[in-house]
Amino acid sequence: MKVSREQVALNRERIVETAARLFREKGYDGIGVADLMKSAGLTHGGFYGHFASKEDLLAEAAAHALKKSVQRWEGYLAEGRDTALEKISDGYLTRQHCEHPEKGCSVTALGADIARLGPKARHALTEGASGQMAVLEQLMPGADPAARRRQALATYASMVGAIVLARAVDDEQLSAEILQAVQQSLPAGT
Amino acid sequence: MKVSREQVALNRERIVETAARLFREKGYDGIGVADLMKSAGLTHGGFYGHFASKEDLLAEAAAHALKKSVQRWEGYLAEGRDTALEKISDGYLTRQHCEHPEKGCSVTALGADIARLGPKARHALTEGASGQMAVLEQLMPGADPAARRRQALATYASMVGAIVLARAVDDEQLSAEILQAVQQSLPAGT
DNA sequence: ATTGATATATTACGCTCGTCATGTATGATG
DNA sequence: CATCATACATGACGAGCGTAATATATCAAT
Repeated sequence: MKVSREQVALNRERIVETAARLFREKGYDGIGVADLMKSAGLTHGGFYGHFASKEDLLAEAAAHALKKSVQRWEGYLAEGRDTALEKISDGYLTRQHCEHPEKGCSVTALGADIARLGPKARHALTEGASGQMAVLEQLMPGADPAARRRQALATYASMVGAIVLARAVDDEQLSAEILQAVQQSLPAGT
Repeated sequence: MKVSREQVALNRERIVETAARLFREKGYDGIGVADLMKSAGLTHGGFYGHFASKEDLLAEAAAHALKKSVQRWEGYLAEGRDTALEKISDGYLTRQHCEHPEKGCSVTALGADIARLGPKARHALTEGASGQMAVLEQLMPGADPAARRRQALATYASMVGAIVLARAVDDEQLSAEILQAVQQSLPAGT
């Protein structure tokens, strides 16, 4: 059967959103094309009408998820430079974020997978991470732009590492300790 | 055919070491039991004589790799408290480490995979990461033990995140910039 | 030397994977 | 209303997966 033009666009969007959720939850190899399409309410046959490969879909899904995340951070920035970093880290360095990778940062959930994949997926991640780091850069204290950039990159790395660690670790107390330690290590406001 | 007792132990060890290398290089789902055994010079049939499951092997392989890493760090510590952190970060925050995950830190290569796996694998990672953090704790400046521990956890998180990011990112210049920024953010000696 | 134990090789199982060829029903177009 | 284009459903493909049963060959113990 065929569907209307707007239905096609809607379906495509739903596939991307479903993929963004399931890839982050189960990993790139943890979910197959067929299950993915079923979760989006379709059968697996139509997949290759929308995407050239599973890897292409991952690239698009990661780009989609990261763009939304960057937009949220930019929203915090617009609401006030002095409270933005706190809002960002309060959302990021959280048990909630650890326990729900499917709604969380794609870098922490898919970074290692994407590092092994092709240029498309890696480029999508790079764009997203750069966007997040650009926001952080504007929130770092100090006057020297180079120092602020360095501090933004280091801050971002510590946040990413904190989630990777806090998720993998067996001991919930240690997990919480890591989140808290990184939270406290963040640079104070301008 | 059967092999001698010591040959059995040797074979088992070689399987673990091969697994530690290949899992880090290709990810948990990126390498199969059959290929893994072939790389160790055996056929896949004998696998379940040594290990109860693929996941069990991952736990053992991660434990093995992390133990070696902790021992190296402890060696640096024994060589002198004032130079140890520099040696650790010089080994960790490096292009070499980024480009050779198969010889690198298991947390960065397998953290996200292990977070989705069972208790055995997660416990192995926890033990290893705790060992590394314990070494760092002794290298942090300041007198307050709680503050030093917090700083050690934050430092470790930033190192882990730096490698995950630097590996995934598309742009080699950005990758180097991340490594350098985290390097410079590390606490100075006692 | 004979026996028993067992680590590995061989083989096969049921399943899932990514991908693709084909059929078909329906929207878009005139 | 008739025609065409096409998005999706169906089904199949070869390959690889983790796991397990069986066979065999050799070490270890007697």
